[in-house]
Amino acid sequence: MAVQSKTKEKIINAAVSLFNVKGFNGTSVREIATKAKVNVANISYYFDGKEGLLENLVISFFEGYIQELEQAFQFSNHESSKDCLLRIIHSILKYQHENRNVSRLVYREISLDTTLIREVMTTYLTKEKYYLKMVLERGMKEKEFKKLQTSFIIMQLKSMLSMPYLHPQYLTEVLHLLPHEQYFVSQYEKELERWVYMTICTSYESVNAIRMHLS
Amino acid sequence: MAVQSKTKEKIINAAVSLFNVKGFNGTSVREIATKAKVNVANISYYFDGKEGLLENLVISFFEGYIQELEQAFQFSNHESSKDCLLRIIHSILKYQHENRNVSRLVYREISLDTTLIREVMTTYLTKEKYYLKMVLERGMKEKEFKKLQTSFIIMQLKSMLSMPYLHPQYLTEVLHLLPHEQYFVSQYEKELERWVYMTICTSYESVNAIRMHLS
Amino acid sequence: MAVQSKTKEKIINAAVSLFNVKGFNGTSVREIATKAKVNVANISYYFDGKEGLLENLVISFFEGYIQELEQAFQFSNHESSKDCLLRIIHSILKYQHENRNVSRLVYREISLDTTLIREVMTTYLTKEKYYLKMVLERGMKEKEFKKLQTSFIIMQLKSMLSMPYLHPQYLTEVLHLLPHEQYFVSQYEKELERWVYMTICTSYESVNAIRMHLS
Amino acid sequence: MAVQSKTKEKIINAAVSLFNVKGFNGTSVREIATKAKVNVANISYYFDGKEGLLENLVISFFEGYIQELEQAFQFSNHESSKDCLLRIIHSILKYQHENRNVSRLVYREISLDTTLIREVMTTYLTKEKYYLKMVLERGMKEKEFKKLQTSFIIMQLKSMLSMPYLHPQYLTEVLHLLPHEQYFVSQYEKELERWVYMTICTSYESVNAIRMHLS
DNA sequence: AATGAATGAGCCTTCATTCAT
DNA sequence: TATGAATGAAGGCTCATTCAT
Repeated sequence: MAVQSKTKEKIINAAVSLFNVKGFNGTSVREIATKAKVNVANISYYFDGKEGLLENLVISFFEGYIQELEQAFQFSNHESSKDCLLRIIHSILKYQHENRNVSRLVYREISLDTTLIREVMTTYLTKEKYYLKMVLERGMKEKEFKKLQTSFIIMQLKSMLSMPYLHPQYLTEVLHLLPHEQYFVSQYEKELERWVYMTICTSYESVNAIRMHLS
Repeated sequence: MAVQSKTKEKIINAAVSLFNVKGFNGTSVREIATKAKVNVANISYYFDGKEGLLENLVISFFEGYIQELEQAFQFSNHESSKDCLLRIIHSILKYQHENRNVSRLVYREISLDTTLIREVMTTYLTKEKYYLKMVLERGMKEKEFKKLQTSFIIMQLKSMLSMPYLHPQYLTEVLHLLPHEQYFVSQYEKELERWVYMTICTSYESVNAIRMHLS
Repeated sequence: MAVQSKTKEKIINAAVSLFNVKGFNGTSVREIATKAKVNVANISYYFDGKEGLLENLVISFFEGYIQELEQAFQFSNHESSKDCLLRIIHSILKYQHENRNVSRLVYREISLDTTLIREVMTTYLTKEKYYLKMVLERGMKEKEFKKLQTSFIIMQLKSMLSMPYLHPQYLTEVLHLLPHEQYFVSQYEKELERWVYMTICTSYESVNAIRMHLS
Repeated sequence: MAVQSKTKEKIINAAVSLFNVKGFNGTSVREIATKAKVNVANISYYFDGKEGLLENLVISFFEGYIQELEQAFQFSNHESSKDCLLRIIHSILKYQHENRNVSRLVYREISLDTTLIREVMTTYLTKEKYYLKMVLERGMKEKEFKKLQTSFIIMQLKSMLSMPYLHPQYLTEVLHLLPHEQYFVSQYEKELERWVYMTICTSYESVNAIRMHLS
């Protein structure tokens, strides 16, 4: 991320924006080079091929993602699990928003069945699952959270976190929302908070929470 | 769907399964033809090219989808909005499960920025939104549902409905769930019901619902 | 030419018009069939393939051409060679005009190097040359015509006869002539007559001819 | 024409010779590449496709053609129109002979109905017509030439100039002439001169000319 | 006599990559 | 570091033809 050749950076930017619109396989290296105003051969030179370029993007995205997650996860013993979970959600939303273009392409390419993806799964996403599970189980143990199947909770959480990046056009053109605006992100975070209070937190607390939330 | 040439059907099946694994752009017509044990030229002959094949898949998927949705939407005046919403969710989950392979590729390809997709948006998904909004607003008017922004509710609902088809590998390999099993679908439907009770229905009812649900 | 199936005729008409615009190799049998509103397979059925269709056109064109030529060539001993030559020219122009679409494509396809063309050369065009040579040599022998190299005369004559069919667009769009109009044909025939008088007929006669012509 | 990559040149040479024998549409890029001992992709690389290759050939042919024509057209006020016209004819014959292979294919392809051809018409051939008309009209004004319709004169001239390239096989195999030999070109030029004297120049002069010519 | 399905061969173009410079 | 030429492989598509009906 630090100091890297202007060329390398230009390629990355061009690639990300093209992959988002036309997908990885639908984009040619020549298009990328043209958009980046760079010679085609540089893509092979710097990234060892088109595949390598994608790998670079995906890996460095997840590297930062996990780092962010780990930071958010560090909680003191006195902190409630709920607060920790909310902080994690906040961090992820923030990270995704800051890297919104890469987020989008990563979430799509991850739906394919390639070697790269399988590797990502077994490293980064397993790690992510580990942290989420930790928080959830701690919360359950301390009766803060309802006794629920963590898998299903994680599934729902993940689906909501990735939604704005998987279907930005749907949000824009059908629901008339503006997923790229900071305002949207804040709103959406509140929705997720509500979801945490309502569906995860133990019922009594949740009822109170609703009152607080609505007041 | 009715009676169609063996060849046409074979092409569709091969295409769906390949598109799922390698994506539309990552799949060649020759691969499809080989897998379908059919001559390549038939793809152009029957679908007017590879693009047309995708279009055919997407459109016939949504045609059935909307039909299912419309059926589920027909509610008597005495029925509660909640029951209607639950029936809609059930129908969608059922339809998606029955067409799970097409569902998967449709949800992925829909994340690209093509003419086809934009057309689908403005016809099928706008229609879908219309129905969902109707139910939600009726429920709100009759105090059955909380006063919430329909856009955000729809967004969450859609994200959860599409999740199992967008990231099946994640479910399988990270969460160790089996999204293709009927059992999973039933379980997941309960989760969505819970989500309806908890986050949409008015709080009093929801509290009762939880009791019922947990009992 | 007599009674033949409607289908066969429709194919021929469509083919001729398409070959003229896009050339033989630039036209597909499917285009022909579509234009003729006939099933593609009929082309193979009736003409034994696309090649056979061309062959049919070329051969039947030249069959009629030679027949016309032979008729025009029959001259009584008392007739002047000049009159015979002029009648031949008239016949050819008439035949070409009546079959103007086929003429055009035949003259173009004849510029290629195929087996069909080579066969046509050695039969029809050699025959044509024979007749022209006969007339010319008779005329020379009788001092009606100047002593000239028949090859070059034939060459010039042929070039002028075929011109309107080889470059109709040039005539239309650059010279603003109307090669398809009967009026043009008459005018052009007069030009050729003038050419006969001026460049072939013995000089004294030619001078008189000019006077007559101009008066 | 100047310095250009070996590959580019090899492609052009191969293309010209193949187009001549089998026509543009009858020749495949692979054939060209094979004959040129070059990779197929280079055709698209250098000429932007097969169509572009033809365009390149046609345009650079006419570019040189017009240049030659313009040079020949520059006449001093003291020079007779006849001499100017003869010089133009000489230049064209020379240019065509020097580029005999391209000439042939250009004259044939020009008989098709494509966008390229229509463009060529309206630029180069209109220009050519302009120059020819200038000379002819000047000659007529000064009573050097007979009062004739320029269109028809141009038509005859053009037909004779292009003949050897449109039907070389006819000349070779039927008339037993050798259009590619320098000797033929000289002979043919004399024929055209004769044509100029006989059919264009005013009669008195023409009679003298014939005497000179025959002596 | 005429058709629609199906084929195998071939079309032109574009691909990602390499390599000498 | 960066380039333009050149490549072999593969891309999607269209071709003329065949065949059972």
